[in-house]
Amino acid sequence: MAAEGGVDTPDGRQRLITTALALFAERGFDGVTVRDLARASDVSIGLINHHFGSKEGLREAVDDYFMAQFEEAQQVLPGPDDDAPPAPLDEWADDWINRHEDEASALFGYFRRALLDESEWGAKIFARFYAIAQDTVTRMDARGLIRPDVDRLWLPFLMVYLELGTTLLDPYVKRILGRSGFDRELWRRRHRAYGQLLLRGYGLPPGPEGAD
Amino acid sequence: MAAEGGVDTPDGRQRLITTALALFAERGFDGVTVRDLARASDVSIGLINHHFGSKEGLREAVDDYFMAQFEEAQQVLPGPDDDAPPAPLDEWADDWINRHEDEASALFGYFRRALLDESEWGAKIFARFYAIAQDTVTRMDARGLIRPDVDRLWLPFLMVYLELGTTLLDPYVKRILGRSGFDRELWRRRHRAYGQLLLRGYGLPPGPEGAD
DNA sequence: GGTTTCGCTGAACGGTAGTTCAGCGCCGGC
DNA sequence: GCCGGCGCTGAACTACCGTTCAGCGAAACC
Repeated sequence: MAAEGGVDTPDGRQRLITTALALFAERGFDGVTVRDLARASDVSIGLINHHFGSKEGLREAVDDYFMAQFEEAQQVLPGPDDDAPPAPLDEWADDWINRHEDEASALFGYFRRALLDESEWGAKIFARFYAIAQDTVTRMDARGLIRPDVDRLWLPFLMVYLELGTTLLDPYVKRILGRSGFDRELWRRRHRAYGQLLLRGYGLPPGPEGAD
Repeated sequence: MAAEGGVDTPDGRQRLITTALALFAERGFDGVTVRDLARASDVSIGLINHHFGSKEGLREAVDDYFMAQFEEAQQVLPGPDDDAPPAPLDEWADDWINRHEDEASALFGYFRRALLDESEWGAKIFARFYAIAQDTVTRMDARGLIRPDVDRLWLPFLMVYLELGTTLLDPYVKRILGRSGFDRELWRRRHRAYGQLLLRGYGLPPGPEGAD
């Protein structure tokens, strides 16, 4: 009785969730009508309320689906014993993108919108990212890997900003660079730039003072 | 004949623009009805279309108003001859916030939505921020202030991420810290943390190798 | 002071949104 | 083969959205 609904059965219900995720990501919740959703999912208008009670109910189902993908992605995270310095957040992201190449763009777009709408679970995800960053800072701090003069309050936030930047602003990055920051090569390169910036900044070493 | 409409006359038209800015920022364009706008501005429903032609027209007027505020803020920017290293973007922002204390929160909220909504002028503003960051990099590079191994492609984007992070994510920062990242003290502190992180990173100087 | 002007009003309107529900067709049990 | 249950349909319904426009009232002008 439990665990019904085959995983590889793209039935109306699941099709609605997947399609809704993509359309909500693209145009926002209010920008998509139930008729759009029904047409794009190749089901009747009535099926949405039949399965989810209302359009809002569908949104919740999509949220749950998104969260499930997100939770699954996080399980790839390195264990708490690993303390490689710069960017533990990026590694699983890279791996996760590999496995969700087709859906990734919709999922990122949806995430973007969730943060915009200040939904409860958007806050949850942000808090999770923050916790990871702060945990990284704490662990590195315990090993004396962070300079004492660095602001411990802001550092984790700045790490999260750098981490989420491409997710939130990729549409604009794309306009400037001509391709997405998630493209394999750019992504890896960003990963390196990000780790290096965090660790050393861009400035010259403080040794020889290059005056004027 | 030109330059009509007194600056200190909070007439219906201007009241509509100011109120709409705040409401759009809070609930989004689609989340606000013309009736909401009329009631909150204490004018009739008809006045919106009378002045702006349509609700969309009001949005454009609000965009223009926002842009005017933004342009005005940018005039405080240090001239092109100043090349103080870390964060020229933050200084005028600080000054600007001083002069717009009451409106600031609405303006930032509106900006947040514009960026996350992918509006045309959101892209314009992003491009502007990017141009400033890139210009800063170019100028500093010319003076040899940036290490050669730093990624010149990503550096300006990462700077923009750090710059816009608090704007985009402040609602969530507020949940964690209990107050807005735009609060005077936090803002200044973030400004310092931001500049320092960019310049030197958080890592120990490469001199004495702290092995293990 | 009468008349024109013009900013402004708000009831009424058409369109479209989300929701409802009577009923259709398919599948399994008797 | 018939019947009952159930997933699903989509025309119809209601509510609310943005928009319209005939007309109001207070200044401005002669």
